[in-house]
Amino acid sequence: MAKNVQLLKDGLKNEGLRYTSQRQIVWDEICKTDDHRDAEEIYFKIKTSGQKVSRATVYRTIDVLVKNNLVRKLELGDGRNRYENKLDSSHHDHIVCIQCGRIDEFMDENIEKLQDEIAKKYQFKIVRHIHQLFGLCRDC
Amino acid sequence: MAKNVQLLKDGLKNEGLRYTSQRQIVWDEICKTDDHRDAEEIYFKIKTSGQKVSRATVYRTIDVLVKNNLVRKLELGDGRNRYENKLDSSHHDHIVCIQCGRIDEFMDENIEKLQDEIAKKYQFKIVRHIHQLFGLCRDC
DNA sequence: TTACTTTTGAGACTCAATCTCATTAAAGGA
DNA sequence: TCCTTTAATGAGATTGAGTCTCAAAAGTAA
Repeated sequence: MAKNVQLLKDGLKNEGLRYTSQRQIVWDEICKTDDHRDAEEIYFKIKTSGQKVSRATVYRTIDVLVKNNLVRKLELGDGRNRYENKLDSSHHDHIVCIQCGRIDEFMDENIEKLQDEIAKKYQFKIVRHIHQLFGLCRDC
Repeated sequence: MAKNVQLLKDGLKNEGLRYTSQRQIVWDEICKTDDHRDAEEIYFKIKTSGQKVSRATVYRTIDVLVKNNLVRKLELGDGRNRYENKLDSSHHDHIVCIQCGRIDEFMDENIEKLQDEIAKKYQFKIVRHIHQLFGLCRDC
């Protein structure tokens, strides 16, 4: 847990931003699980735990964390962005069950390579990518 | 153009929906270009052309067209869905320039195959997928 | 033409996310 | 430690894409 404090402090320092208790609270909450949660869920989780961080600050802090590569933003196209901590997770993409909402992760070196080849062909410099499979999981 | 009328009529009939002038106007507008436009752009294009279709009807009609496989919905994760007609386009994914907004299309059989293999491994039935490369195009 | 049902339009509403601005609190001197 | 400066916060207003409501209009079938 001390590790998380240091990670945040370093990240903020690199950006010339201040270390505040609110930012620590948000970061801690995001580190608590490996779920893919939206900002409102994170906000309410903090709120019901009795800690006081405003909605605006939760949103702003998440943006800071995303920019500093501590948190990954997941755009599932349903109008709510999800977030996951990048504590010890390597790159992966997502499999989303449209029935039960379950989200699994996958990673395929070959797809990544093919992607790079496509970018080369189009003289395109990839900054980020989204690759999501939507459908029915084994339980649905 | 008569082809487009028939396509729409057939699509609507299959769903037990009525053929109306408003639906034709929206479908015509979407067929006019191969751009990837959002609902507001389509709505305003119709509006400024002097034709009268309400915003609600534009949104509702686009949904109908998407469900009937005449139009493809593109979720770029920026809060606005884009739409493209599927008149003569086969399956493809998108390359999006984060600088100038340009959208190119790509298709790779091998990636599709790898995707299917991943789904199999997870005992997952893919209904649709999103694969988008974000970055800088050759001109940016 | 009638009777029935779907579609439309105008504007109210929703919901995630952002913005405003007065207040509070870090951080780095002196 | 106390100041000063400047960034961060909170409460609530605002935005913007999209949806909903419901009375009026227009297809459809007989």
